[in-house]
Amino acid sequence: MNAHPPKTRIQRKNTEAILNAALEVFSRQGFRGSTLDQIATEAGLSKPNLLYYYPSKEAIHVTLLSRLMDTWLDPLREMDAQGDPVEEILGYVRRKVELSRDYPRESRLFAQEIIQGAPRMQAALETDLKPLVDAKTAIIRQWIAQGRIASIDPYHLIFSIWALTQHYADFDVQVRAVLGPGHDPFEEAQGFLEAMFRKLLAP
Amino acid sequence: MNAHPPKTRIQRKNTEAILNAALEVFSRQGFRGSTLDQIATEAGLSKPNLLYYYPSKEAIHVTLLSRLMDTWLDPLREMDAQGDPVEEILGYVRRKVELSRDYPRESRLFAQEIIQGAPRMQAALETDLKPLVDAKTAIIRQWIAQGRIASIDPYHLIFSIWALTQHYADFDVQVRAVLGPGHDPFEEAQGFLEAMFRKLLAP
DNA sequence: AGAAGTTTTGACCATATGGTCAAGTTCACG
DNA sequence: CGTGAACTTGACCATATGGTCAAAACTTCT
Repeated sequence: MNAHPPKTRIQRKNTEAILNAALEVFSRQGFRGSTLDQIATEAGLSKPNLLYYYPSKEAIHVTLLSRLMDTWLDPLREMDAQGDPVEEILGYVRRKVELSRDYPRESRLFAQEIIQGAPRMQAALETDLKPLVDAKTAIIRQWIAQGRIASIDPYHLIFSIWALTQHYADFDVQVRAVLGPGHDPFEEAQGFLEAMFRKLLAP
Repeated sequence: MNAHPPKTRIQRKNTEAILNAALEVFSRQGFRGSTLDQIATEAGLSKPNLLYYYPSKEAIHVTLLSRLMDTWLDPLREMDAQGDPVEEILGYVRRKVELSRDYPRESRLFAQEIIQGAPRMQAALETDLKPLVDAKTAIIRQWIAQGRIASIDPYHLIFSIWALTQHYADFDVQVRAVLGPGHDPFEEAQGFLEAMFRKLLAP
């Protein structure tokens, strides 16, 4: 869809600044809640300058979302049919927790897009996400058939990993409000989820 | 906070229509993404008429959110220290899945508010949510001490229930895109989550 | 019926916002 | 260092949007 990798040094620097600023603003206020002025200010540019690099607000959003999809799927791609089943799945959980911890803005951007019906990602869900998940569920089903992990619906297993890991990024304020001060939610989540899935997957 | 229960028949009918319309629109497009005209049209009223009942767009949003909080907490309130631990927790899970299935708009409204940092709910999180969760985690801790369920962090147990159940409402389009046609996500979630938590909680 | 409320609305306003443009400034490079 | 290309911006525009208001229409009650 989007081609043209930036040519000049300035282009590279500014498109980078714009995307980073837009991620910051969009993830906090949603697409419609964000203004070009906010993004421009955050990026240290003027609004017309911003529009010199991206033709429209929507173009920035689309660029962010399409970059995001890959980052988001990579941890699942790494799940290897040849590895130890429990460790492979736990590794996926761990990588997803790290993603939530290190890229909460991306997680929230993605969440808001999906919650609002994925108006700009429907296609990617069908063409990128579904085939990958189908491939990985096949592997999980195999592991189950071999008796190497407990019998469990592979689709809902993956949903549960998504739900549990992304929750800590997306609902961060709620988690912190409930836990009170003196907690590191992501640290605790890592241990909790490892124990949880280990128990769940034990044959 | 909000007083004045509607007096006349017309008032009752119209405030009801407005709140329902606003829920529909806000949950689909977010607060900033929704316009008073959209809400008015959805409610079958003119915009000035809408503003005759609520002083501002924000007032409608706040009213929705504060009503929502109670509905959202009720299933947790029902968790009874006297009941059978596993059945009490599973009952909570079941009620939350039903809530997601029957009130997905409410779930999405809530999710968007939290993701955006809970600008209008911070207070409620501290004053309503946290005390209730603290009370219920104490009960769970007791059950664990009595050896009636497996040892598990009660806070994260509750987070996991929230994450897993609300995921099916909030990420509905993603879940359906991955599963493909011919699935009833909520039906399947009910069975999956019951099995999951039963296994997890077994002492 | 008719007075006294209650409800509804067309017309209007101020501001915010996405986007344009022509002119100016800076940069890369021969 | 000069020139063409790349970059930047102040001023501006059209539209969308939250909100106001005074007058009209409708209800209710006696």
